[in-house]
Amino acid sequence: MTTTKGEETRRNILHSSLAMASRLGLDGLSIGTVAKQVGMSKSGLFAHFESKEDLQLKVLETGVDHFIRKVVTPALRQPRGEPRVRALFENWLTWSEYLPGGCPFIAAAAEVDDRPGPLREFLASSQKDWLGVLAQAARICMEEGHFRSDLEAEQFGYHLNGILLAHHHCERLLRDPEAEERARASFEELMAGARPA
Amino acid sequence: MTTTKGEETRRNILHSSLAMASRLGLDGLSIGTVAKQVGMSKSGLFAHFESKEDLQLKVLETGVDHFIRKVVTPALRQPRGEPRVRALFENWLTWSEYLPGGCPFIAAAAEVDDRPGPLREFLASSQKDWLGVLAQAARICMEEGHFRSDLEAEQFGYHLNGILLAHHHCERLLRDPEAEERARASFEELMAGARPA
DNA sequence: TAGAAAATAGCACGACCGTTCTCTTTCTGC
DNA sequence: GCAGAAAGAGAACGGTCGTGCTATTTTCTA
Repeated sequence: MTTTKGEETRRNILHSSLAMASRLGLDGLSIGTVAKQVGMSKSGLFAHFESKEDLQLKVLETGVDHFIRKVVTPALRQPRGEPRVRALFENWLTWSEYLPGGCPFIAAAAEVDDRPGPLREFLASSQKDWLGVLAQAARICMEEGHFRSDLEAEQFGYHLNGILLAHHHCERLLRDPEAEERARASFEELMAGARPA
Repeated sequence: MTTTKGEETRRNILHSSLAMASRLGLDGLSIGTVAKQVGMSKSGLFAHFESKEDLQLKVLETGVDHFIRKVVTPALRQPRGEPRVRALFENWLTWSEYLPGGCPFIAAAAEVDDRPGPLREFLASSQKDWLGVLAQAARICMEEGHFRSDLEAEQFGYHLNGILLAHHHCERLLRDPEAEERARASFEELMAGARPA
């Protein structure tokens, strides 16, 4: 056995915390409620982290891990160009289905975007990474001739991210059953505008 | 004097609370901190509201008031069709500049979207209203011949809202100085795709 | 299997939370 | 200017918060 007991409970804690954070946000995480959720004492749980902020940061890191495993990595296995962009889009649509509150990053972004600190820094930097992945995928589309050569890849990524945000908004706040359909329509519109004339 | 003293302090409270909520979210509002902000006692402030949730709801209502006054009403004074759509877009971009944390609805949406209750209901319903305003403006564009006649107005509104969400994300979390430029580029793209062939 | 080390529990702390009560101040209509 | 109402202050409540401390139990290692 290579994993020690501590590491295992630690993973348990982070897994439960991520699910809770997706519903209640990072601030909604309280040591007490998380402890109850995983069935241990406050102090026992707290011993795994330096502070509450440390827990929140580790939760975000866990989320990024999941995101990469569920969205980015599978997409990289798709053929270069349009198929890969479509995979990124489709994977994003479903990646957080196992979390009761949808994408935890969107919830966290609203909480930390006005509070300087490590949480904000980490979240902003990983969001930039994500936008970079989208832009890079667009650039590959241009190389492959799937997109017109004068497309602005960064702008494409920005716009695509907006469609994803709108989807989340529409699905989780409005509970619109056509949310996915709408997102796909916007996506196809964006793709159509990106292709060669 | 038609306004009584109570109404005035009440307005003060809501104004301060809205500003605080834009930064810290609705949950970030605590009776104590709000009271300190407006310079009165917790109990004195609390007497104006039935409960904390009541305060939060009134804050949202105040926000909607401001939004309508700053975004919707001025846009309705613009000529029907494309100018009005542009005005809605441009007004949105700047409407929350006076609030230290940007658009309070986006912050609130992330907090309440998984918590059934009056806050969620109110926010969702006013968001639907907003999407309705956008769709209606698109419909008028079709009537005026500014947009193609087979455009899906609801879809246009949804897509435009996504561009606004992306802008907020880009400006407030990423602090990207080109946020506005990017939003405008996406907007023009959307407009171009909506016009007659 | 004994002893060291790691993991967890129990308890207490000061602080702040939303809320309620009573009391005092301030305003307002006659 | 007085009476009555409105507005606000002050203190206290049970709770929960994050975080230490110390003990105890569990796990790993020699």
